[in-house]
Parts: sequence; structure tokens; C-alpha cells
Amino acid sequence: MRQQSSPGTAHEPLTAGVTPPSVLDLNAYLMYATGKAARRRLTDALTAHGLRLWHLTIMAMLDDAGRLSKGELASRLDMNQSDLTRTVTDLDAAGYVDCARDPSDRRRIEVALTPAGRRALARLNTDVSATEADLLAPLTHEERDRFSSLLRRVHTHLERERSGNGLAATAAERG
Amino acid sequence: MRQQSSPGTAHEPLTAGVTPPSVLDLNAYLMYATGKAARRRLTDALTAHGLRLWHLTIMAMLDDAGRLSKGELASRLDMNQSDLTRTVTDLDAAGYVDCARDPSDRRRIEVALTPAGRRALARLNTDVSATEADLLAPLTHEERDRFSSLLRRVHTHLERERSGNGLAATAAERG
DNA sequence: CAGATGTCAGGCATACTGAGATTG
DNA sequence: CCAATCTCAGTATGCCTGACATCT
Repeated sequence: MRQQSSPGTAHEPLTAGVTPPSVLDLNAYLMYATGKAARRRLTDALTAHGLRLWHLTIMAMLDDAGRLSKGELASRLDMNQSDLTRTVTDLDAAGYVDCARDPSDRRRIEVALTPAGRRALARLNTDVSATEADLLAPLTHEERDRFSSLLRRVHTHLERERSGNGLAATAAERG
Repeated sequence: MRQQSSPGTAHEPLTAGVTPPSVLDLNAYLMYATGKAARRRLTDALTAHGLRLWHLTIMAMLDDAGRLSKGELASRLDMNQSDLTRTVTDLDAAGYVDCARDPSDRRRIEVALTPAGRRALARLNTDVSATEADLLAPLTHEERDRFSSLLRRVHTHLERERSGNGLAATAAERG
């Protein structure tokens, strides 16, 4: 898998649709393309369980953070409010989450995982881990950690820029 | 990693939508999320020029590879044939590409950039570079190179897995 | 009243599938 | 006839906006 810099002028034998040259110099394109592949694989793994990507993401977030309002969920996941409403409705119907108005501010609706939701998440975890391993197959253990760390910092950066709140840089961005 | 809410059920200081905890342990999610952000920024930069993401991608690929058939284009860009057809129609109407049947195999339609297309691409390049710098802002020069290299390897891996072309090794995948 | 939160309807872009036309 | 290439129609999901209701 040497093919780093110096694409040179040489037209390699052109082994079918292997890798194009300088479009790949666009990191933005690479991020987009690999992200697309990641999404596709995750989606494939989930449809077997009758779920979609956002279902998993929301459940994972609730597992981490506990009870969250719908607005917070949407904001933390960089997700649209209206889409979140629909998706949480699905999860509620499936019995995976529980929705309840915040008594102290009745505008807010707080969402939390149910035990059934936690069990479903545990089942999904197996497939997701496999997907993950598959995605990063060409990297060594060490490289995966480095990659993960860089990704995390970029993600934190983008997350912060999006929600527009100018917080001082935290340790997260320094990895 | 999996575990109900943090011991204190109380709301943490809640520093806005900064970063969630263990959802981020999913590299697949990180790849998806950052890819989404990359796409959004690229798209924003392009709409100012009246183009969409695929328009840029196709033109960049043609700039690299020269004349390509529609099928090859779709395959190299991990794009759907039918979507490619529509997008190339746009580019043709805009005068950015030129389509011609391959005389030696009249099923194939070969596409190439026109001079106008090349000029358009050059104009886009400025905005795309800015987007790129913005995306990777938190990384140092060195880190960007490392990140880029890792991304490239992952991308190549996924690309190869996808279209099990005449390559010997990877016929196994692609379920 | 203004502002925050959530719901709903709909538009556009992307991703995918399948039928059909043309050529080899 | 079969296979490859391309075109077209239609669907599903994701992403986004705007209108509205409810609550503070």
C-alpha cells in the first residue's frame, strides 16, 4: 500500500478502479468519502436489526449521558430537531426509550434509555465493533490510536464551530 | 465503556454541546460525523458557485485522469451510475464537460473536461482549499500530513474492498 | 409580550434499486 | 441469446427550513 506522496507522472498499469491521483490530495474529499463508507457499513450492520443509524447514535448517547432533553440530544449529535423528534418517536414505540416532561420546565421532554433499550444496545455493540475493525483493518493498533486521536480533535473542533459558542479550547483539542 | 449514567445523576456544568463521552469511542461514528461536517462545508462553498458536491468531484477526477467513461467515473468515485448520469448531464449543459461515444465500443460514453470546465475548477480550488484549512484547523502541519496519510490508507482499503475488481486478494469481502 | 422548546409538513440532496434501450 | 453500458423512473434516508403550538 505504498502510494503515499510522489504520484509521479507514471500511469500505473491502471489496475481497475483502485485509486485516483490528486483528488485524494483533498483531505476534505477523503473525509467525506471515508465517512460515507463508514456510514454505509454501519447502516448495513443496523438494518439487520431493523434500526437506522440515528437510532444507534441516540441510544449510545443516552447510555453515556443518561437522561437528556430532546433539544440537547439534537445539539450534541449535530442532528436536526425535527428529525430527532421522528427518530425518538420510533425508539419510544419500540420501547427502547422513555419520554417524560420535565416537571420543572414543562417545555422540555427528557428522554432516557429503558432496560430493553440497554439490552438492544448491547446486542448492537457486537456488530458495531466488527464494523469498526473492518473499517480500520489496514492500520496497526498504534496507528488506530493515533488516527482516533486526530479524528477526535478534528471532531471536537468542528462541533464547537458549529454550535457557535466560543468556548476556550479545552484539553480535548490537544488530544 | 458501557455503563449507565455517571454516578451523580445531577446535570453537570453542561458546558454547552461540547463533547460527549463514549459515543466518541466509536471510530466509525467519528468518521461518519467528521465526514458529514466535511461534506456540509464543501457543499456550502460550492453552492455559491451554483454547483453541488458531485459536480466538483467529477471535474476533479477528470482533471486528474483525463478522459474517462461514465462507468469508470462512477466506479472510481463510489457513485451510483444513475446519479452519475444525471450529474454529468448538468455539467454538459453548463459546458464544463464534453461527452463522446467511444468509436471502438459504442456503448461507452467518454467524458472529458472542457477548457471552461478547467477554468471553473481553478476558481473552485480557492474556496475548497480554504474549506480544507478550516476543517483541519486544530492540527499542526505535521499532524495534517499524518492524518492525511492515515486517511488515504483507510480510503484505499475501503475502495478496494468495495468493488472487488480483478484484484486477487479481496474477492472475499463485498457481502 | 418575547423567547425557548418541541411538533409537523415539505423541499432538496444523496443513496440505492429495477426496468428498459442500445451496443458488443 | 447473453452481457455490458447507459438512461430513466421511483423510493428511502438524510439534511434543512419554516410554520405552528405550548410553555416560561
